Amino acid sequence: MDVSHLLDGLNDDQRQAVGSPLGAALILAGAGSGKTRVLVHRIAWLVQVEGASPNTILAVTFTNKAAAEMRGRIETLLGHSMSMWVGTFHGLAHRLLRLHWREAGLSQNFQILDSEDQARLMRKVLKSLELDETRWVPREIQWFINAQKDEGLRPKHLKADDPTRLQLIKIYQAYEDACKRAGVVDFAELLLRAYEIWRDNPGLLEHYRNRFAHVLVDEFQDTNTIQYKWLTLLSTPNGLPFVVGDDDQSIYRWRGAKVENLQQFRRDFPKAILYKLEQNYRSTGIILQAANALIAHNEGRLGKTLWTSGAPGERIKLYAAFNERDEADFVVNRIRDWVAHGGARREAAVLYRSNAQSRVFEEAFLNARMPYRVYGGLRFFERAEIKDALAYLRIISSRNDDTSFERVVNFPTRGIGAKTLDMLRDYARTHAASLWSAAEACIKSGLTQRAAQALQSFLQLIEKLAAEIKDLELYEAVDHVIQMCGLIESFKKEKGERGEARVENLLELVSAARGFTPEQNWADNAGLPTDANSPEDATRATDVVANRAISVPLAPLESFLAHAVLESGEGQADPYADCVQMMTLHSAKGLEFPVVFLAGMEEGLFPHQRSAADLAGLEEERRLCYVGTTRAMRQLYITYAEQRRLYGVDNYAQPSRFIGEFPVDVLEEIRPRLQISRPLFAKISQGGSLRETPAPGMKMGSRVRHAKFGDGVVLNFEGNGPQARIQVNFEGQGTKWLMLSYANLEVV
DNA sequence: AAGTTCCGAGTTTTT
DNA sequence: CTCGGAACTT
Repeated sequence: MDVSHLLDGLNDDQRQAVGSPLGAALILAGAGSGKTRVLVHRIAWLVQVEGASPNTILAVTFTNKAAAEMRGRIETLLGHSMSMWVGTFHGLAHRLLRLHWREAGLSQNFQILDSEDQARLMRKVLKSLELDETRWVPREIQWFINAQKDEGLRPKHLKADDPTRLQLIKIYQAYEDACKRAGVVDFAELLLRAYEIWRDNPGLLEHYRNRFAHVLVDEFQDTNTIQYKWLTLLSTPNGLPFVVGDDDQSIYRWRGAKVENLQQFRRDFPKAILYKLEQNYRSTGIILQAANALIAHNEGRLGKTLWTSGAPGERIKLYAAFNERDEADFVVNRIRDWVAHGGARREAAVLYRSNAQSRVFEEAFLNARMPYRVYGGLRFFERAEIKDALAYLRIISSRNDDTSFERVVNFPTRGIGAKTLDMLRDYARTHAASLWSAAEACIKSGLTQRAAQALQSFLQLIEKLAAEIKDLELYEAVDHVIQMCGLIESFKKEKGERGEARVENLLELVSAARGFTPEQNWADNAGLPTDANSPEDATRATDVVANRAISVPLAPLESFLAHAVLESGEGQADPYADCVQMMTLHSAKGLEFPVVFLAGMEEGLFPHQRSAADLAGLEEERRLCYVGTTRAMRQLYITYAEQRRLYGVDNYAQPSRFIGEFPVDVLEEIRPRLQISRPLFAKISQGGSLRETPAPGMKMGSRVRHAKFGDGVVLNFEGNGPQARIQVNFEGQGTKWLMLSYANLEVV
């Protein structure tokens, strides 16, 4: 077979990687170096050159978008992607758990919690433990538990060194019990359990090791501990993992990602061949020069220098705005120019560190009548009314789902108040039962007639709906439920456009159900040769495994529900409209734009105060800046505001140290403040102050003396005139905000 | 059970 | 400042 097209149009490094001999390989792929291309071509290579059967291939990504793109490109190249497992970690883990729910100790119709559901359940658990929510903050505990699961740790693995930790472990255990009772798993649990069933069932593991000879992983630097363990469990000792990543683009440490996994991989697979993709096809020479210089400030990199055969292009424009509104106006005007010169709005992107910054830009775009799109809002399946409707469907599908029960038992209101619910919760807790069965029991005794009747009507409603939709098509079932459960009437009563929009969204849910074809979800992938259907697998698989696999087919409703949680849908606005793009730096990863604005480049904001405390945090911020820089294809603007109103108060910050880490000659100041290329410029990266402050003689970093608190260092100012306040870090006393006019500070 | 006010927190985000 | 949740009224 002629396979030359598989290598056509690839550069030497890419070819080497694509045609790498069978065995472990690590591809260090810089930004814009064509990593997805390599991954996709490698898969085609495995099939067409190495003769690998497509169903021995497992390709793993982090986002649904990446998975869909990869699948699409494989299909373009091979004509099909059938029988390959291509998906996200979570999607694949889910698929395994559906196949092997018994080994996983789950109920067959287990449901998945998204983070909001998880937070609700957490609050419920804390309440049932009668813990003070101000001391045991639900969000923090949720974070703690997820972090443990990301590390592969169950409550029993944790050591209680002190009372606080002991309590945390107890809560973790209680939360697990609650999940089990309700038949639900959270996102982290999907991964952990998928790992555990392999770890604890040698036969099962053996089956999958035989089945997936070829494991390919995208964005490897983002894997957390449990994902890494899951992958290596599968790949050891005969697997041929082919992993692609970039240590310089690791920006998810805060949610458990371990860049070290790249290094660990080299230790665990010493024979792995290392390839580096350093030729960049995206940005101009100057942008790459800037990015290279910036990231060189990080320590312990694997090392990589981007280069291009293209032109150097224009210098990076640096704009010192007077304040955040001036910054936004500047961006608007520059995009106007871009459009006036024939550019499209969608080619311009405004990137910022935190979502709060988007507001001012939105106002400016609105003012200028310039269409824009903000990424990262609420997704379709996360909207309240959609979750309400899904909760009805979920409780129909699984009566024990307490989270859904609580959500809709009295919504729309049907006279079931707090007292009744308290009783149910109490009964459920003491009898280790679900709220549904508690309701059944309490109706018989223990409730007032009126409450019992109200509750009864709810139970009957659910049973009735369940019976009625039994033989309906999925979309008819969804339609029937939203019509009959009372949500629509309730939203219609809501005043204003809000209610209307909600009704529309509910109807949209029906169309989503109608458009939900088997191709979109894993249950159909199960329609591809399942383990038991495929003769070669059946002979290898243990009987246990093969028999289980037959029991896969998941009812359409259940698979739709899983789809809704795992793939929460696009945000608003249609992606084809010609809109200016606005998003956080995090969500910009993987994208590219001809014109990029990196806004809010100020100390405290970027690098963010809360991340800059330790070196690891600061380096991650720097990688984030690197990611932002490398999004730009032709033009890059960097802006900062000398004064910024944040949370209602004025703040004065220094320009970000990252500005000072770019080479002097790649920058061009539009409103000269920093006097780039003069010695003064060097001060930026050392934290020197270059602007006036409300306190004459004092500036950022000055040493000051206070009569009571002693000596300290000036950290920040806010406000003007008599309202001006100053933030000082006093030695041994910590950081304090003082009214400048009363503090009587003395410069030391 | 619905409507009010008050308080506190406010990086980053996928699944 | 601005949102969301909790605690308070009505």
